Parts: sequence; structure tokens; C-alpha cells
Amino acid sequence: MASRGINKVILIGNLGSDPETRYMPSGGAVTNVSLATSESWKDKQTGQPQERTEWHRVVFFNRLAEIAGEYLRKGSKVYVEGRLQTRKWQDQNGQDRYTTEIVANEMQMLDSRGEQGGFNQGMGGGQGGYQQQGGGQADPYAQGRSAPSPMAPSTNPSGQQPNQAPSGGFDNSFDDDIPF
Amino acid sequence: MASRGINKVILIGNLGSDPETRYMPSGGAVTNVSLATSESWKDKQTGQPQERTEWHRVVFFNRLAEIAGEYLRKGSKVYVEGRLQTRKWQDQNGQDRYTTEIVANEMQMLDSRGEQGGFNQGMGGGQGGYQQQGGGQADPYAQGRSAPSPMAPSTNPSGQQPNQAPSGGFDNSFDDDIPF
Amino acid sequence: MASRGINKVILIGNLGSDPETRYMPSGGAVTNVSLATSESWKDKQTGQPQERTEWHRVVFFNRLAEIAGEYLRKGSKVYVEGRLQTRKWQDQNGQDRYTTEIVANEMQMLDSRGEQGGFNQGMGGGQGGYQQQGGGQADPYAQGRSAPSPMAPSTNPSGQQPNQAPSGGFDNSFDDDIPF
Amino acid sequence: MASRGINKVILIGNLGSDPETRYMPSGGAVTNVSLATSESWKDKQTGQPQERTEWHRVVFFNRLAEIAGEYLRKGSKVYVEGRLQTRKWQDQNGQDRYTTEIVANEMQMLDSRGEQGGFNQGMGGGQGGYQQQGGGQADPYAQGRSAPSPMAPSTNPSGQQPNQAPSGGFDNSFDDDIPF
DNA sequence: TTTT
DNA sequence: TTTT
Repeated sequence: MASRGINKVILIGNLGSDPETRYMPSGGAVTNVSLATSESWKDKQTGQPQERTEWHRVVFFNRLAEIAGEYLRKGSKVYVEGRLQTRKWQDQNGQDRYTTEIVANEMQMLDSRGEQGGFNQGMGGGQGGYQQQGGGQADPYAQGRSAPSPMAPSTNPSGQQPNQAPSGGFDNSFDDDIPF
Repeated sequence: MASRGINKVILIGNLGSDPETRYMPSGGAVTNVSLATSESWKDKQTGQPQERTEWHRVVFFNRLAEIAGEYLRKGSKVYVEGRLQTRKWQDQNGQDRYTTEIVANEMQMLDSRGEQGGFNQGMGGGQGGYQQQGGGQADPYAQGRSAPSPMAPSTNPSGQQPNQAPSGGFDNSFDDDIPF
Repeated sequence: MASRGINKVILIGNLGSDPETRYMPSGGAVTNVSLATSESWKDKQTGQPQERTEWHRVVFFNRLAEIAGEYLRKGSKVYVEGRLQTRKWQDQNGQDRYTTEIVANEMQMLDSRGEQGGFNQGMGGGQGGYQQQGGGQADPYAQGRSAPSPMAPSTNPSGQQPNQAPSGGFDNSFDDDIPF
Repeated sequence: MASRGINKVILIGNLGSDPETRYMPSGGAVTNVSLATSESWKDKQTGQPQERTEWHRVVFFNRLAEIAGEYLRKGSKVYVEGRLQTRKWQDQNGQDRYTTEIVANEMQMLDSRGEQGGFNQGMGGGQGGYQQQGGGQADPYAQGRSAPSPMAPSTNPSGQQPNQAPSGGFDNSFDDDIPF
């Protein structure tokens, strides 16, 4: 509700691939997309045109996740507003690794209706804006859950994840997430 | 000069430690700071107050780097605007690692003059705003350099870093940077 | 809930005077502040230092209005995020006039505790952030009201103001608002 | 170069009409566009869908003005970043009036190439981003001019406009600008 | 991996 | 590691 400081990210870019939606034990949806922004400039020395593409890992939760999963596609142009969040995870060697993501609290599709790659069914959705209820502090675990989840750090602001990264052969595909 | 997409970050937070300034072979300054933003909320279940602090790695170049290095101190409250940039580096095992930074193109000190931890000399600076010349596309390597530098990926938008992470016992403290 | 387009304003500035809080018939609070941002530069011709101050009319509603009214004072430095809104009103000659305001949906005090001009009582508040519930679409008139109100245009997004600017001698101090 | 405070506006919207480009005595271009952003929501009382459109007056200077004038058209969807500026002018009765504009320092077209209303000639431009040189403090009058110009208040940050709104029958179509 |  |  209150906060000290501002942590705001604004992106406009294109999806590098279709969004990936998963469901948490609580039933809430989580959608990940990889978003490209690029800048081009002329080299001051050689005058050669240069380009650099930056890839952003964007995470949507709950209702935004469902909308993103349903309407976004590879190539979609989208506006995203959110906050930066770095979560810690462990690689297969047990080493700490960090991944920085943009946790979206607003999203707007910028493609004209009908030109999203192969997407054009029903009410479409066309261009529309969607805002996360709850001011970006949504805790998708709020409705109770019992199973541990490695995704938790990126979603639970409390950081009080029980049993995170359990020892033993717990198979969890989230664990295999390699950043980018 | 032109760009496709928007990549914008806006932060207000406090420095967790004094800034660290280094100089590139070209003579340009590079300053790193670690910036905390925090948010607090009440747990919907228990009603308990919660708090989460996010740490941001911010990089300033050239003139902004010099100002940041001179006027910011541990505890300083600051406004930073910049863009997200993820750079790839190799850990001691030769494994690819990624660090996401905010490359600042604007900075404003938000402390009242005289209360920056121990800082109060001369013209002071008090509160003031500073903007990066060149629209955030500064290439501090533009004036030629011959030595390899592991910081390069975060500064050179071309991504054409020669000799990055040299094999052999080249001692370079930049290489030892562990994110956060 | 949904929206087409983005309308976002981010300000950091100082209050030119104490905030003014009023209450709507519905009981909701409305607080107006005048916020200064300034920029300085050197004249390219003469090299003379120049400065320009811009005054922004910021409006807070409901809970944000109460907090702003209670904690902000002339001189307070504050972060405000909101959206632009231009409302139409009629001057004493019956001519249409327009005033553009920033309808705030987030506010953070940036003064250190205790240095807000003469303000330091009780729990203080010090630095804290506050967000408007309801995603900035708060309609302070939602809880029913019967009397017309000239402030309505700036608060009711529906634009369906009944009886706006009533003919006759209806005394309403809001009508006398001269922008800036 | 330096500044105290932050004054930032971010808009995504559609043009309500073709842009209007004029040239200042200095030779610099000035382009005005009217940009619509809209938000929709459900009335909490009646559940009725509501919509409100906000119209923004955006001003581009110099190179941005030329690009905007050349590539934008009625209906174009565009991203604009800039700062708020309120300029004072006098209506035909000599009364002070105020108009708030967004002085753009960055612009990006968000339409797919070829779908801009009737616009598709030559190199097109497609989607591209443009940034104002000079950090948004461009003074288009810097190169000397002698004639008064009613547009000056919106462009000259110094506010030192000589002969503004000359008495007498000086015909200047800028003077007749009625906001929105 | 996107987009032009 | 900051801040309240």
C-alpha cells in the first residue's frame, strides 16, 4: 500500500516468441514473455549505422497473465509498465544466480486489430489496455498453497518462501529456467 | 539517434553504499551505485505489515559518472532515469552469467543540502539535476582504446567487444564483479 | 478498467503554497496543490544562466487528498504521478475556459522527516508513499449526490455532468477558481 | 543542462487531425498535433460502460516538428514523451488566458507501415523513433529574430519575450488559437 | 527470439 | 548495503 521509493519501468517492444503461461498451485496464472527493444545510432568514428537489441523478461500475474497469454503472440508489439524485480535462484551446481524481471502491472497491445500473427478470432481484443488490480502488489499465493514453488521469489513480495529450492530430486520445470 | 521501442526506467531510492568510480582507458568515468527501493504492504491473510527491498545496480558514464561519484554518498536519496541493459559476463568457471543494470541518463539528488552523509563542502551541489549529453547513447569507448575491459558490455551498445574476458592471468578487478 | 492509450505524468517539485482541501457533497476530499518544477540552462548566445519555473496544478482525491492535505506544506518536495485532465469551466462572462490539471494517483513525500516547513507533529509521516485505490479511476461522486458541482468536470471521467454551471445566482466558490 | 525537479509526460494516443506545421522567423519548424487518449470503465453504481477521451495539445520543435509534420496523419497512433508547459496568451478582449501543452522531446510512430491513414509514399518511415537533440531545452529562437511571435511563450524557456501580444491590429493567426 |  |  505504501512504499518508499519509486521503481518503475516502461517498455514498448515486440515479443520474441509466443508467451508462456503456467498456473500456480493457487490457481493464479503466470505468463512470461521476452520483449525486445532496440536502438540504432551512427558510430561517431566510422559513421556506420549500429543497432543493439535489448531483451527484457516480463512477467504477468493473474488476470493480466491470462490476457497476455491469450492475446499476445510472437511479434506482437506491446506497451508494458511494471517494476523491476531481481529474484535469486540456484543453478544445477547449487550456485546462486540472479534474474531481473519486469513485473508488469499494466499492458496495452499496440498492434492494429487483425494483424497479430495469426490471431484474429472472436471478440479479438484488438487494442486495449489492462491494468493489474491491486496496484502491483498482487500476491498470487494469498489464497493458500502447500507446495513449494521456485517461481515464488518473483511473485511473493514477502520473500517468506518456505522450502524454497528443496533439496532432493523434486522435479520442477520452473527450476530449469535459464535466464534469457 | 533513432530507436524502435521504448526502454525506460525511473527510480527513486537510497544508496546502499558509497558510489564506486573507475576510469576507462579512454579516460571516461564509470560510476556504479547500488540503489534500494522498498515497498511495504499488509498481508491480506494475517494483516501483518510486510516489507520488501529491491536493489538496483545503476551505472553512470562520463560526466554523470563524475557528478555521481563526487556528490552521492551511502544513504543519499536520488532520482535516476535510464534504460535497462543486460550484459553477459563469464564467471570463474567460464559459465555465462547475466547482469541487468540501469544505465542512467538523468540523475537528481533529492537530499536537502547539507544532510548528505558527511558531504557539505564548497559549492556543494545541494539538489540539482544532471542529464547525460548525447541522449543516453554515449559510447565511452568511442575515442579509441586498446586494452580489454570487462565493463565494456554494459557501455558499448555495439556489443562488438574485442578480447572480452581474456584467458590467462590478466588481473582485472572488474572481472570479479558478482552481481549484487 | 481498460483503456486505450497512455496518459501519464511524473513530477518532482515543490509546493508553492499550502494545499487546499475541500469536501465534496459525497464526503470525499479534494486537495489542490500548486507544484513548481524548474529548469536552468545557459543561453547559447550569451552564455547567461537562465531559469524557468513551471507551475503545475495537481489534484488529489479521496484518501490521497486527505494525506496530501495533512502532510504537505508550502515548500514540500514531492513526487507525483498521475494523468492529464483538461476541464472546461465558464468564467464570469459565460465564456468557456479550460484548465489542465494533473489528477494524481500516486504521491511520495521527498523531504526528510522534520524539515517540512513547520510540520512535525505526531506520527509525522515523514517520507512515505501513497497510492490511490482503484487505479486512478476513482469517481468521488459515485456515492450519490444531488447538488451540482463545478469541480465535477475534473473528477468525473464520464463527463456527464448534470446542471453544470447553473444559471442563476448559485453561489459556489469553486466557480471562482482562476487557473494558476 | 541542470534542472530542479522532474517534469515528464508520457502519452500514447491517436491524432485527431493532421498535424499543423509552421515555421518560425528563425527557420525552425513548429508542429502542433491534437492527441487523444481514452479510458473506459464500468460505472460502480449502474454497471454501465463509460468512456472518456482526453485531448492533449502536443508541440514539436525543429527536427521533431519536421518529422511529425511529414509522417503523422489524422488517426496515427503515436508515443510522445515530453514536458508540461503552460503558456499565457491574451484573448481578443485582452484577458489573460492559459494553455497547457506537452512539449515533445521524443516521438515514436506506432502504426504498422502502410496503415497510416492514406500515407504511404516513398521511404515511408514506417515505425521509428526520434529524439530531440539538446535534451528538450531547445530554444528555436536562439539564432536571432526580430519579429514578435505569439508562439514564443511555448517555446522560449527564458520567458523573456519582447513585444508579446502587440497592441494594434497586428494580424497573427497564432493569436487566434483557441485551446482545443 | 522480435521489429524495420 | 539504504531509508522510515
